[in-house]
Amino acid sequence: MSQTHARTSRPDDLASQLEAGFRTAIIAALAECTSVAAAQIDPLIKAAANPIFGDFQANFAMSLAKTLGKNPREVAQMVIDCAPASLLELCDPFEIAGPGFVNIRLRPETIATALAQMDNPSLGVSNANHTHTVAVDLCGVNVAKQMHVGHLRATIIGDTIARLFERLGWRVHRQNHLGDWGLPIAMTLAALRRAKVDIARVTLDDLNAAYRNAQAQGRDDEAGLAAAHATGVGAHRIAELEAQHEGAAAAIADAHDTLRRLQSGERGVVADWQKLIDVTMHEVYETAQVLGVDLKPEHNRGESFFRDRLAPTVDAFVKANLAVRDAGALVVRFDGRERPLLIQKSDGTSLYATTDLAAARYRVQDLGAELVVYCVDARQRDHFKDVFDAVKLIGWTVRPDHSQASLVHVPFGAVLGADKRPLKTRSGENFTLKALLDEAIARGRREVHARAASPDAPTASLSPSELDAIGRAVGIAAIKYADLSSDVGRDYVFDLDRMVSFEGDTGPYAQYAHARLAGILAKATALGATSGAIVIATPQERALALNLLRYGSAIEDAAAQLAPNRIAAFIFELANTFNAFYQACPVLRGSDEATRASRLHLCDLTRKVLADALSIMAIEAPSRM
RNA sequence: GCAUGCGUAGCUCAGCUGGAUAGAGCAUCGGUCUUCGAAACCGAGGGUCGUUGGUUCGAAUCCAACCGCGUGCGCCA
Repeated sequence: MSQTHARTSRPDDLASQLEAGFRTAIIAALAECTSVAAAQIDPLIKAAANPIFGDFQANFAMSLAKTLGKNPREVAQMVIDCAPASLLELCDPFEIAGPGFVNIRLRPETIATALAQMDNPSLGVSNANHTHTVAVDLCGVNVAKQMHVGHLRATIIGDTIARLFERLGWRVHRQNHLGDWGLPIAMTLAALRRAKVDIARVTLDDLNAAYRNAQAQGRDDEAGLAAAHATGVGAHRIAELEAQHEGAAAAIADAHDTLRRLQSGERGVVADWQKLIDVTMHEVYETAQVLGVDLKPEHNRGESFFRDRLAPTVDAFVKANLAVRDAGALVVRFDGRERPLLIQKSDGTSLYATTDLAAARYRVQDLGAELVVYCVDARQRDHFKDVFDAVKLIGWTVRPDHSQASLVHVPFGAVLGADKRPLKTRSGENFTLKALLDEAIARGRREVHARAASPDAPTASLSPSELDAIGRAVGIAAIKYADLSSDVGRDYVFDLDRMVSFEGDTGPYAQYAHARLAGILAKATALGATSGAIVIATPQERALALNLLRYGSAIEDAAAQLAPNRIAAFIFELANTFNAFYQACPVLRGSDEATRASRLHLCDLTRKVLADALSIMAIEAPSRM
């Protein structure tokens, strides 16, 4: 993922101030040189590679020296000599190091001032983006199918990206692209009706079984039949395959009939179909709630929602001469690519690509999204590449205000078992999401109860039900953090033992730091201690402060790159620097009044930022655990 | 076969879009609890960044080729 999808700027940000200052200095230093392009004046301000080099570094000198034909260290000195007062007053004297790096160390007062500025509800994250609109395709469950681990990813990655943009003030449309229409549903429905199942009291497990049976019945083993004839196997086997063949044909015919009746709006069939959706979604909403994911009926924009837009979609491509007949089907072809996009089958019905085209148009032209994010399995890379290209060809990326929208697939990898194969149960079935979450919650609870059993534990006084609630939060945090903390595009090995060890770079580690902070703040309130002006005195305070100041840009980067792991990385760094601070800097004890007030203020701000960052991933931040 | 993604420490992964001595977590080893929560902190060992070329003042990062693994490839979604 290397593209930038959304960019916001914050002129009040410290790094931006440094950048502006150096930009001015570079322009002044180059006043007599006319041969330098405007692009060359980017000061290239970065966080310092190592704290021993300071807080920030400017890397402009090396490349600039190249075009000027001068020594990089000389160029750096020239620029420093032209630094405006507004820049100089922020920093200690600059150092030129190595080949020409400019090391920047902020004055403690600069840090304190910047912290005071971010200590408001925004916490340094710009949220003035109300004119921007994004649509996020997430979850994407199939009706009559149990949710499995793949849906975990589509759901929580999508929710996190949605929350990220909400945090930045964007208008966000969550789009749950349900598989709730078409032949697969009709097959399940037909199978249930054939079996005379009472659809009024059916459970999701029943539906799941019916779905799988229907799929199995419909599987036409023509190839196997041909092979049996060719290789001369026993008549019994051939008869078996022929029966299967006929059974499949009958089941498919029944499904087609059911689909036709559903499409024509036959009352009983539609009611049964609606019931299947209700049963499925009931559990989806329940799971979403367990995960803290904001997913409700109003977010449903499934295949059935687009059913009346399919024919117009196909027509539009035909009229635009973008779709051609090929072996009876309609396909869209692309330059420089062999693979076409199929938008209509030879029997005249449409398929999933058709729905995706209609949905893309809806999101851009009806919802007005300038960015449409698809949180879908990486195996659908080619599919979305084709769909997006088709949408561009026909011009449906043009928004109501005539600007161009961009469509982006955020492909996520598979969840693997210890054997590096897609995660399965011992009996070889897909892990249901529910089973996974139940296990994580059980482990979280066990751990929280075990620690509360110690009489001097801060949680010792809590009731079993309170501990249960915390244990649940811890277990869910472990799963979500593990999923969201590495590059979502990669496969990862699901190892509950590792995630729920609660040590190191985990969700519970962040929660623990938060609980420690909450503990200090509660104790301070009880003691009547108040927070006051921040004074940066120790290396640990400086490190913590600098991390807090990076919050805004961390969140904006995460959004620009559509990379939830950037949020997790920020959270881990913050928790980490806080724990080091906690170890080295007594807050309530052994410090004078002013130091205590300053450190309390630092703790308060850290707790707020940590809780805010966790809330973007919808991970709970308990005050005790 | 074509396309596409990925190869970084024993294991699991970062690496902020080309910058200084490649960083974490787990595991291993050694230190920290009569003082704010030890789910923590401090320290040590551990790497030809798949291989070979190329571009560049400078490459894990960009380009090419090769090796290995994964995934996808017209009437399923």
